[in-house]
Amino acid sequence: MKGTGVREGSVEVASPLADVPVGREVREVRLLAKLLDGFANPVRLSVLLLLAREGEASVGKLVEAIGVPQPRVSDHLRCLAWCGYVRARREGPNVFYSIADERVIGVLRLGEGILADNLEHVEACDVTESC
Amino acid sequence: MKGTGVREGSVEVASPLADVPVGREVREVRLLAKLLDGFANPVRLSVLLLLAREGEASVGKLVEAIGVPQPRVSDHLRCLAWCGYVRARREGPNVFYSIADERVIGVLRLGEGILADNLEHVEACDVTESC
DNA sequence: TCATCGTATACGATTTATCGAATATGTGCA
DNA sequence: TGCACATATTCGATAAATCGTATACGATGA
Repeated sequence: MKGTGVREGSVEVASPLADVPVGREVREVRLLAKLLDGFANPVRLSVLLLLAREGEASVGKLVEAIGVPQPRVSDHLRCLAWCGYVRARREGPNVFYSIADERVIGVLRLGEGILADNLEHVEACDVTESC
Repeated sequence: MKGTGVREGSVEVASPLADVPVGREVREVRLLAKLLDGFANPVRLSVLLLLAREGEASVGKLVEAIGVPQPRVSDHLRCLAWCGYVRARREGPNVFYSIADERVIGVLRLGEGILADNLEHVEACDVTESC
């Protein structure tokens, strides 16, 4: 049972030190959610899928392939690098990115598998915007 | 794969990624991003982690364990069920949820591994809110 | 039927992510 | 040094997810 003082709502956000019993776990869950949020955006996901396929690509190449403004790709790349998903390698004026963690590819594969088996549901969910 | 024909007049909303070179794949990327968004929220993630650990739990049990209002848990459960992550089983007045796809557990494991190896970065990212 | 418990849905309000556009940094070369 | 190219950063506006509160639904038993 969790009869401790941590109740819903107000505490969670403004918690400087997470030394409360459940606190540490809550903190880790929040971090894990934030980490996995890296997969939850079309641009970031496109980058990851492309890098998983091509092995390595410059920012310009990614911009060309995905078709969104360069600053946006660059911004999302910063997140992905920050969380350890991708690594950057400078070569002259270009910066080449590649998958830094094989487990990222594992997540992509699992996700694709789940999607394939639930395509109708997810599509419906997307259309009705109920999620 | 689904059928080759992308129907004209289907629900292709105005999206930056909508009419991009990669074209047909874009839709699937958007769906995959939406699917993986299931992992990108603390409440949903808590539910998944609890179910992965306990095997099965009623809504009330989840509410008690997570410590957020019941309607919120229920709402997130709907999303998770909709995407095929969890399954519901009614037993009298209670509804018991459980993981419906083993691959969900795979994603959780991979995510935990990545987080463990990048904890400092992700924490810093979280603090500065730069992501 | 009514009351009760467990669960689900609706909806306005708030927070958060994402975006576009302008601009800064950084590298290589004339 | 100055210019051209590739990439990164900033910031206000917009769109979206999340939340809290109220309420509706469904099953059980008196």
